[in-house]
Amino acid sequence: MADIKKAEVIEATNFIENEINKDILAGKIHGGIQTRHPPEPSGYLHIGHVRNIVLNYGTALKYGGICNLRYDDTNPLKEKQEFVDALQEDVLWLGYKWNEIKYATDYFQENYEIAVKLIKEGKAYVCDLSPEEVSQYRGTLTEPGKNSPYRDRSVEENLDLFERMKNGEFEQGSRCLRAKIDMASPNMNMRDPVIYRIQYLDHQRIGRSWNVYPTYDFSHPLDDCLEGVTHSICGLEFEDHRPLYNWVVENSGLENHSRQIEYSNLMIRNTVSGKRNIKKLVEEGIVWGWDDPRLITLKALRRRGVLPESLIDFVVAAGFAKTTTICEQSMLEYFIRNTLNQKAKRVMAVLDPIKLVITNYEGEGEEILLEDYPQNEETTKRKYVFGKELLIERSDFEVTPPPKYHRLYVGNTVRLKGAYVVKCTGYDLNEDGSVKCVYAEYDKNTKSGSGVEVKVKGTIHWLNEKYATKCEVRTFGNLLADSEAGSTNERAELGEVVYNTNSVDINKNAYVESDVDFTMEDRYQFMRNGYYALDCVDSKPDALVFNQVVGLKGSYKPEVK
RNA sequence: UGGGGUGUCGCCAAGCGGUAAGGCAUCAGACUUUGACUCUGACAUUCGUAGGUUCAAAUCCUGCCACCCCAGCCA
Repeated sequence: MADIKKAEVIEATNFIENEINKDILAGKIHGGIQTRHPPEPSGYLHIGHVRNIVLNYGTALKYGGICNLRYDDTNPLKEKQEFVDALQEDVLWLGYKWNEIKYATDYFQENYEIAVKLIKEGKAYVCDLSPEEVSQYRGTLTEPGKNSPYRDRSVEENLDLFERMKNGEFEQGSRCLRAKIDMASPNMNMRDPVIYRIQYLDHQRIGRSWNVYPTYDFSHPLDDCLEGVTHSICGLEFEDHRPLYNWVVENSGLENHSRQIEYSNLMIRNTVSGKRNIKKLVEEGIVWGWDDPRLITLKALRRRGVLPESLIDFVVAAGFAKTTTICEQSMLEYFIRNTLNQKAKRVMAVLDPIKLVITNYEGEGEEILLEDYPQNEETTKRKYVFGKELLIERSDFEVTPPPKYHRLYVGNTVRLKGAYVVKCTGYDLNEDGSVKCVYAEYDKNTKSGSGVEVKVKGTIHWLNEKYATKCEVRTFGNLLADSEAGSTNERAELGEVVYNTNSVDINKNAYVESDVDFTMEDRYQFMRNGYYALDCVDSKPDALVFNQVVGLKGSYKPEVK
């Protein structure tokens, strides 16, 4: 790749691009910009990871550079092939494509050779201290550490011992290789960090071929340099590791020196984030799985019906800074709605039906036209059947309407979406006092699209039972949120986080229009009920199950006194 | 307590010595075949705090305060 020209510096839209531009202007970049997406295959991707993905793939894209997907698979204890596969699916779903797939294990031979080089230069030594002793010798935040008694072994002895570690001659934990830096450093990471440990484990990719594994702190900078990475973008929690990262880079003897830049992680208020926490919920059976729609994993969001572009838009809008970013759920929801508003088919559905009788309607039923995509001028239209007896939403009628209520009550006029304007004339009650049936009269001159102008304040959706299909609709509490104090919801306590496990509402008596071609890939807006997606796991042809993606914004709010 | 990082509207977030962008949320109004969408308007005399430098500071200096991260042979 040709050297990036100073003229090719793009206008920076965040501090990371700013730093990259500085490097280009300073002539530090030879070749193009290269980043990497380095997940550890120890769990599923969640929305917090999207920021890192956008930053790594997106930045490379912007500079015409490349980004590799590199699994940080240096700890087989936590890793599984299941996660390796899921990760790739999720990245592709988001719409990003890596240049190459790499593994940290690809570089084990090189890592090993550089470790040997460091030993030869007297910059690393084999330490016989037990893990507990290493910890004790390290000192505390305020007190400096003590040198290991094995710190000054001869190069020959170190070489021999490390070779034997590699050959599997010692017990796990009995010895490790440490970088010789400074036991008195105020930065804990610089107090002779462990760079190689003995592990006799079956690695999901390389089996038992290695008995010694490099630690993240050693392999990551090396792999970056080896691969040609120019900018290694990572989380703020690695800020303290940067001096060590640089130490490894500078002592590696490698030509390419990549630079680590940190950004803050992205969180959403009142959701459970962090692989560890999500994993615990899954393992303890508190949620249905990694794709439980209440979760914020990409799998869950997708199952719920969220479109990937919404996630990208959201992450970009949230920006990339170094402050702790905790966004409100309403912000995420805005971007979900924004995409869906353009892409979701409109379908009429009644979640909690009551009967509406048009008393002066004599026809057998008549066809009306409904727009599938009203946001799009060239929308397709579908036919639906209006009739004398209809189903409407229970909440669209009130016996005693609160102030500013614009829907049905005796004497009021509303438009039935796509059909006629009707005036409510009366209602019947059940013995328990609930509404059984509502009566109305229609005005035959007011058919939608006829051009006759009628001013009504409310439009309600409806269904003709003969042309409707019963279905199941599930709505979810806001993702998986902390319960508010005083809530009666069932709670499950995990560590310090309180989870609301009672946030699923299943409604089996809902109806949707028949004759609509429902597919998994489509999203639907159920008029005033919000956006829904056909559940891609639970649905069967004879039982439509819709998951709520997100509700509509705003709604009627009774006056609070 | 040592080191590192961060503090700008309810929530994100620009700004980098020249007199506070933008988005979400909220409120008011218009429009409407979804109380959606769209549109229009309102919304920080003030940038954690106290001083200092300067004609001029959110931006520079000093001292405080708050929060986050680090003592894995995890990443």
